[in-house]
Amino acid sequence: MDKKVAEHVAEVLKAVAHPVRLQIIELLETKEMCVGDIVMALGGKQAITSQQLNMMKDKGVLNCRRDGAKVYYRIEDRSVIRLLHCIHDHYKSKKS
Amino acid sequence: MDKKVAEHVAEVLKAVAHPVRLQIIELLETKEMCVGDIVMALGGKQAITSQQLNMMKDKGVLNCRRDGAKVYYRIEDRSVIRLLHCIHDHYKSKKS
DNA sequence: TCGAATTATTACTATATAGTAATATAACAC
DNA sequence: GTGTTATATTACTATATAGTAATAATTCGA
Repeated sequence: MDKKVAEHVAEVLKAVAHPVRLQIIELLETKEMCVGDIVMALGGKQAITSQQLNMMKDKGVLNCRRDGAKVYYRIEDRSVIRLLHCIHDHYKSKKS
Repeated sequence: MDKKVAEHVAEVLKAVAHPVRLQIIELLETKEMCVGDIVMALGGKQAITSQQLNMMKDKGVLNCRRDGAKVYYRIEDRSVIRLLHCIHDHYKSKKS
């Protein structure tokens, strides 16, 4: 893996390496959701959630569309899903 | 994924989400290596490399053994390998 | 247009991480 | 023990990230 690739991969990993962002990605795995519903599902604050959604969008992990007053986010880079499964499976196997 | 699991997963992801640390993991995929050889292979500085090796050891990603004056590092948590393959494969597919 | 609902942005503080340079520790050869 | 090689640690600066609170912007319905 050359330096450029390593930098790109590190960017993607950093974009998801946060407890709340991981949970957001899990929520969006099978459906798009609007900001308010994500906030309610995770019990976080609106501003923080919005910032994290925007951050992941900037890094190409998520994308969004506006529908009226609401903005719906969805996963753009599906590889993060596989990533989550990899590491989550491993964690479960360690627990059992 | 509950909060505790998300925090654990985020820890592991953060531990590897750095260009040099990713390259170190790749180097150690099939063999253990001593610090000096890792420094030479990546062209980094001794202190930084040592700090990063220690950090990954603290988080359970690597482990090490001393043999005389040299310290050999190896991968302890093999799930990071699968993780790397996941995201690296994806990157290659986007390029082609 | 006004007000309510939804989302985004800004300015700020606190904390974490990265990198540097110098020094310390450990082990070996002599 | 002395010097040399190998690795770790410390103190420091710089930068990045997380979180907070307040406010701005957007859209819709009345």
